[in-house]
Amino acid sequence: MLKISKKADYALMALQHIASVQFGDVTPGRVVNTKEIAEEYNIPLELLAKVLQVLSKNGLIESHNGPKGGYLLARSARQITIAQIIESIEGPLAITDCSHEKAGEFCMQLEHCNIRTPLLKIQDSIYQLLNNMTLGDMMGGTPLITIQSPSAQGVER
Amino acid sequence: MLKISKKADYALMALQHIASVQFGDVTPGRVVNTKEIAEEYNIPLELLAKVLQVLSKNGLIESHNGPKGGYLLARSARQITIAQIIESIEGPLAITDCSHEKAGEFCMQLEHCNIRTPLLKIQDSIYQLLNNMTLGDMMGGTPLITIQSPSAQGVER
DNA sequence: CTTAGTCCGACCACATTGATCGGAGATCAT
DNA sequence: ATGATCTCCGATCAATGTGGTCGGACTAAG
Repeated sequence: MLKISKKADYALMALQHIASVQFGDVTPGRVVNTKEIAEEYNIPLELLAKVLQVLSKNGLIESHNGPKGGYLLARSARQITIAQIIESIEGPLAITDCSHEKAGEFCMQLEHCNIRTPLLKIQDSIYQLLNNMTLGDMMGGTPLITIQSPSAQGVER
Repeated sequence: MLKISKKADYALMALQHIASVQFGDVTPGRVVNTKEIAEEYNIPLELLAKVLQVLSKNGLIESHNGPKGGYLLARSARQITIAQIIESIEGPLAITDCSHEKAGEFCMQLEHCNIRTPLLKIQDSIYQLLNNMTLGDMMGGTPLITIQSPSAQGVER
């Protein structure tokens, strides 16, 4: 199914929200705390907190402690790619077990077969795909319009 | 991590093996049984048997029962795509939970957020990637396809 | 008819993920 | 300075899904 985890989902939602607040027209530069995001999107508070922890530890967002504290994007929304977000939560992208290890040590089945090379090629293509789309692209370029109009985006098929 | 399951891995290995036997120079047209594949690649026999069951039920391979029986590709190696193989084992490609369901029914968090549309776009791109590569390509005959990136980018990495 | 082989269902154990709880440290308001 | 929030971070628990196994029924060759 090639599913991405719910934590990564939450991370994407949270970052998108922070970005739209920070660069929006209403209250630009405002910090956003965990509770606000959790209530807005019906995400379990503690789980979201942990996700945001990881994101800040990996340098995607900055945390400000104490009352009136919260989170801020560490850099521009166009400098944060989807790949960075997902890998920050789920670890390095690995489509198959023997992606990063030396095959032959851990993977007895792959020593005789040649599906490894094409799989790595596919993995690399997926990585490029995720690394070429940024948070800024996800927001549609313009400040938070949250409509889903199928005509707005030309989905190539 | 976006990992594909081991079953799907086994399916790819098995199909690649069957294809190389069937269209190879040594014994073209020979049927291949489960045991042969399992021993060749160190795959648990029973598990591989179940994988091949599913593949045959989904019309990717033909099963011949009884002694001297085994499996045969149902069509040419160039007519079988990686996407078909993986989806045959793991079900339809769904990068996120609300890919095929109607959002708002199952997914309370996504009703307010706009990460759904870009995620579906990414999913579609991945599907194209997997559907443009065939078993024949995996056997090293032809160079691999070139990936096409989604519309918006321009990020240095 | 016997036998070797495949087909097919149900079944179990482990790992990962999703989710929760409790406490410590830091900062702002009073 | 003190208290009250709020973030930070560790450990912990439950559930879903995956990897792997077992036993029986059916089929075709000898």
